[in-house]
Amino acid sequence: MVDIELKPLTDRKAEILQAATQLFSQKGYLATSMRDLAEVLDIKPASLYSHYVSKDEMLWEIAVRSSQKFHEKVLPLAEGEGTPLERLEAMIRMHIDIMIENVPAAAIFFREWTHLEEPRRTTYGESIRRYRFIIAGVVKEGIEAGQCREGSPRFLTSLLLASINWLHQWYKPEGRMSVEEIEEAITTFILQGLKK
Amino acid sequence: MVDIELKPLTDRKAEILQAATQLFSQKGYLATSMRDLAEVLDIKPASLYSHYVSKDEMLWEIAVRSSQKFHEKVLPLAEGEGTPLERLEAMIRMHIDIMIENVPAAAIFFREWTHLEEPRRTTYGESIRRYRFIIAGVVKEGIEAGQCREGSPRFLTSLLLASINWLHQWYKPEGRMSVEEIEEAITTFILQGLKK
DNA sequence: GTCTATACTTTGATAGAC
DNA sequence: GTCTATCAAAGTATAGAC
Repeated sequence: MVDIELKPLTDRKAEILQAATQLFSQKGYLATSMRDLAEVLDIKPASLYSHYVSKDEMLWEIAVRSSQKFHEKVLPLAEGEGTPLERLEAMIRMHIDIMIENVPAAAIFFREWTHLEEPRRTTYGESIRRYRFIIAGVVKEGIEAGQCREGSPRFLTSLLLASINWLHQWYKPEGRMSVEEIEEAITTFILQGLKK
Repeated sequence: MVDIELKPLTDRKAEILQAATQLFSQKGYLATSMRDLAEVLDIKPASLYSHYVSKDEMLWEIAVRSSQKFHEKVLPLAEGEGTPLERLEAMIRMHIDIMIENVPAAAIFFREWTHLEEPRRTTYGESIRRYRFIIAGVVKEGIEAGQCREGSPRFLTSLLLASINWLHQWYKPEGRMSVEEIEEAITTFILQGLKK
């Protein structure tokens, strides 16, 4: 996780953040203006600055909160019970669950954070690297245990995450496939792709 | 392909477009200003407008040219010789080859085109849908032939393309893996994931 | 906490000389 | 084909009243 403790949100701040998450995710951070955001919330742009000192701070709040969920719920599974492949499967399923639970926030975790201003961008980038690093560790264990194909753990981890993360630009709650079906299909695809 | 014939580029236009492709790919279309682009080319911003009437037109030129390569080289393989899975493999390998050959342009094909202004955006989106549709057709054949796992062809196609397209934000020519190794690893991953 | 009013900056783009 | 000069619009953000 990012080494920063966030203060709890007031109700109003939470409302604003939710709208911002939606817009940043849908149109992109740069394509979303404070005017756009204000309009959605039915207030004047200047009013937003009573809650957040800058647009960058909003992105930061969203990014960190989104990141926290992934770190807190997925990473502990790396050291759980079972074979490397079993742990990997648990991590993949959890990652998918979190993503589907909050698709817009996941888009920020995956993509929009790159628009953070320094030094936040660097801090956040390192946090994401750590996330990938820990997953790569389990992949490496899988290879060494002879469960996974040979290959660069870092490379395979990118492949693994890419197979999940495109969901943020595809998933619609009203779609034909259920959450369970989606999770099953992606997990199977990845595990088959990794297995020896 | 997009139903538009592009005129051949003059040398100067080609130079400008190459620089624009690089910047749009690296920083993103919205984050790249005409001033940024002019600076890289060591001319004044106004001079750019002697070559392109707008920033949007540049993006359009880049997007269409990038798209053309994929359409022209990948789609014909859908109707070639061999089993569905063999044809799919050929298409995957060709898609990867084109991507690696021109990573910056591929990023526009995959991502930045969404910032095109209407009606170009819609036109381009339909062209991309067609690309996916044809790939999905081969996946469907593979399922019906009993070579691929059961599932939604459209969904599996998204999974397939996602597994390749993340390359644009990862690939560095100076990296440790050779092009052949990368192509092999991705292709194997996808085919194993799809196979029954 | 929201408003009005506005400052300041950056952006895409144009006019016209050379 | 590039330049200088400049514009109009849109962007983020601030000041201060209510």
